[in-house]
Amino acid sequence: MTSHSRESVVYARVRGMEKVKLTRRQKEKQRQRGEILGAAFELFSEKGFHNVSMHEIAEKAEFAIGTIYKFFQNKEDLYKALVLEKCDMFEQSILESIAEADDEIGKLRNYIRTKGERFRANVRFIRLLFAESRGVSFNINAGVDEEVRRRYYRFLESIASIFESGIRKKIFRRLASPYRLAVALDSVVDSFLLLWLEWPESHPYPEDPDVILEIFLRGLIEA
Amino acid sequence: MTSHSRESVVYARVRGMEKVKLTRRQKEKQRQRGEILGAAFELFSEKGFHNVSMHEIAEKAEFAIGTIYKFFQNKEDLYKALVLEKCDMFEQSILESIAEADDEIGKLRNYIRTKGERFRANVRFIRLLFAESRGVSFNINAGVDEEVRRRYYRFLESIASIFESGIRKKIFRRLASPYRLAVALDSVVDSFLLLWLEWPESHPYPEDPDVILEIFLRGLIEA
Amino acid sequence: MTSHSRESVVYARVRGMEKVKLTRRQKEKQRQRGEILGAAFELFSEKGFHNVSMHEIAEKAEFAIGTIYKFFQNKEDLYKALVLEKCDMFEQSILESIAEADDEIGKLRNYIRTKGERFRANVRFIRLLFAESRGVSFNINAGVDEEVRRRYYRFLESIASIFESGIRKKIFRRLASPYRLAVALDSVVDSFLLLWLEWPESHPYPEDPDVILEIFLRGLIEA
Amino acid sequence: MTSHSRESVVYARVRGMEKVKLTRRQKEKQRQRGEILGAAFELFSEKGFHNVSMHEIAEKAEFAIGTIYKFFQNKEDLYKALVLEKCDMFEQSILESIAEADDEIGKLRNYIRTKGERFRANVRFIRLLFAESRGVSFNINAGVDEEVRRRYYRFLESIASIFESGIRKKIFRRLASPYRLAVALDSVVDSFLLLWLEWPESHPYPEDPDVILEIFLRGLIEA
DNA sequence: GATGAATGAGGTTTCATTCAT
DNA sequence: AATGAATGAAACCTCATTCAT
Repeated sequence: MTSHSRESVVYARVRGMEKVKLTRRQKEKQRQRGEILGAAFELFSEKGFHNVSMHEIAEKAEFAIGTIYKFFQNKEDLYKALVLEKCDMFEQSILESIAEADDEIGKLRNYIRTKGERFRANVRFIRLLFAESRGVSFNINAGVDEEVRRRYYRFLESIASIFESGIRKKIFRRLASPYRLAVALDSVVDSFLLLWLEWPESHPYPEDPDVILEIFLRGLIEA
Repeated sequence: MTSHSRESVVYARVRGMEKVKLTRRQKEKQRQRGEILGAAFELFSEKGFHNVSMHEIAEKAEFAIGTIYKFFQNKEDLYKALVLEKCDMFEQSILESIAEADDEIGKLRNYIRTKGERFRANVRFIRLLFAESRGVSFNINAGVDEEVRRRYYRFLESIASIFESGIRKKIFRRLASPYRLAVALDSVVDSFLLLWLEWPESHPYPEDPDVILEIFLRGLIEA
Repeated sequence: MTSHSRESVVYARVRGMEKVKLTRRQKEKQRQRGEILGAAFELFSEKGFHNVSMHEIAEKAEFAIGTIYKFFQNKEDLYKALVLEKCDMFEQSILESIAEADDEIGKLRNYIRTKGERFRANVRFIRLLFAESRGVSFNINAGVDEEVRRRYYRFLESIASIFESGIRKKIFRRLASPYRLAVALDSVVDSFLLLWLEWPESHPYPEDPDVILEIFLRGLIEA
Repeated sequence: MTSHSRESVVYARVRGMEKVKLTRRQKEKQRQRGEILGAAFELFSEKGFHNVSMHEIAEKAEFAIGTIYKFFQNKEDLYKALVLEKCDMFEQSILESIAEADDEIGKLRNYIRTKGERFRANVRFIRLLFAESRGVSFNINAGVDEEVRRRYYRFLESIASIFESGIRKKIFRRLASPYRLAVALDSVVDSFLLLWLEWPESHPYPEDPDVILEIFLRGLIEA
């Protein structure tokens, strides 16, 4: 029996999806990291990057300030990790849902439905990402910004490829480049989500994705 | 002779559009205020709210720091005034352009064209407004405070009323509520602007507003 | 009368020795700067660079911490200004005393006497310069170090030139290069000062500079 | 069998020079202590006391931080041990070299030669000792704590006793007390070493110790 | 009215040291 | 005995704001 054998092991998904053994210590570390990120998330999403101090985060996470710095090099690093991790989850679940449908319209429907779900289930994150609550905080770091944007545009390519294949199959008209169509559709989805965010009661996000899709599919013009 | 009597008067447009008499002193004040806002704008739009100090603004505006505080209660107040003023100008020119067309489709065309023009002529302001959300699946109103959002939604009502009248005249199908259509169209316009912002070369904003309108008017579905 | 005319003026020596007008405000500034340097000096010389905090200095100087930073960019800057200013004074008075004598031996006598005087009158500074009192502080900053060393070696050239002229006049034997002789003499002077520093009672610094000079002038060897 | 009985024994010199039995465990401890001191030395001499963290030392020594604290009470303690140990070695080798000569001038020659050798072979240690005072009109003992200074002055007594015996034998004139002569000679040696340290090319330390000794022995005065 | 010197709370981050494992 | 995760005091420095001149 090696000296490692006494440590229980668990499995965790990581990057490439392979399962990886984690010693108990590593598992504990992950748990702590998660707690820090959780506390930071709540604070950042409520008050914005610049209005949260590392001391606040430490206190909320119930760790000493020094411990926070064991896990993250600095405040920006912590913020970045937080945002990118959430982004990954977000993207992942939408991509999975797209993959579940076979035809183009089905994929678009799934995309609209799942994006709506994830969005509404992660309003705090959305706020964190797009609206530092005081309305006066930005330019935190071109680095975070840059990376998030990069990922977003990459994600849009997945949507674009749906339009592309749809156009190839003559299902869709080529009103604009597939990428532009993707950007436009995503914008419209966002517009519905924004309305819901502002007035959830009077402007609910439609249960039926076709309500949104229609705009794209049929056009406004009568007959 | 009172201290007022020596002051010449000028007229200025203010909020409600009525003409208001301004003594020379008041006029001078307005000029100074404008210079402060101008300096603040350049700095904020370049570095972001939190990365600009009041001293920097004072220096750039060539006023003493105390003078800045004579005009604006605090930093946030200055920022807010800046944003709202720019918003007003933005809104004004778009509304005027809409008014110039007679029919609904003409109004939409003008809206799309003018918003594009104003946007591209005020990229710095846009960046200021979009903050880090720029390009990230979001709309122009993200990242700014309550008041800006309020005005934005009020502005959308002007667009909505175009759809409303178009629907009444049976020009448009009622695919969604006029307000939703307005939000959606604005989102699509934004998406084109964002693409232009990110890759001005490969994704120029279309000269012809119909390129954008088509998506709404005709729909994607073939025949 | 200009707007300046109401401010009384004083004169101050600066770098090049010319007299310069100082407005009352500038004079006040100088006084404050001096007080900060004074407080910093007392603390640094007692506890060493690394064992003194800016807050301590601010408190001792009876200024707000921010005010300190108005005068000095950072802690190192303050330290550097302190050391270099003292160095200047030190060097100045020794050079002046050297200039007062006409012949080489007289100059050396004056140097030995004045260096002893200045040293003993500025023990705190000496400690600050050479012995961070806890004995474990150094490498504060290559910058300060470097500059002080540079000045010191430049100063030694003044001593060297005395030896050089003495050798030319055949007053001295050329036992080593004038510069080396200067370094050596200075070292011996330092050695007497160190002894005094350690045991002022039993090893006083000699009133008569010849006690030190003899070692160089006559040599140890009997007849 | 007790846990002690299995341990082989070795002998080690310690302070008082008596041989002492060391169990294997104790020997191992000594080795570890030495490794820590070695790592600490490299770091301290390169970056200075305040710019080296205990973690760095632990890492370089390949021990856990806690282990360092098993050997040394705190950072200062470690630093002190380091310096005193090096001092001991330094002193030892010079004293031995002095003992090898029979007459006073021979002893002084050996002292000058060996000090130069040891100094140049241990520049890092010297820098550690000189701290920022290096090259600045001061002596080897500046900048270190009480204990080092105590030892240094004790060491000088060994040199003083050479002068004393030389004076008794009428080889030397009593230009000053033997102790002062010792301090002065050591200062001059230091001055040559400092010059070498600063400009090794143009100011090499003389191979022939008489170059330095001459200054003391013959004096500067012609004939 | 205008100025800008002065303030000091509060920010991020480091690091010597402890102690449960 | 050895480890190294956790601690948290304390460091340096910034900057929004005030108020005496």
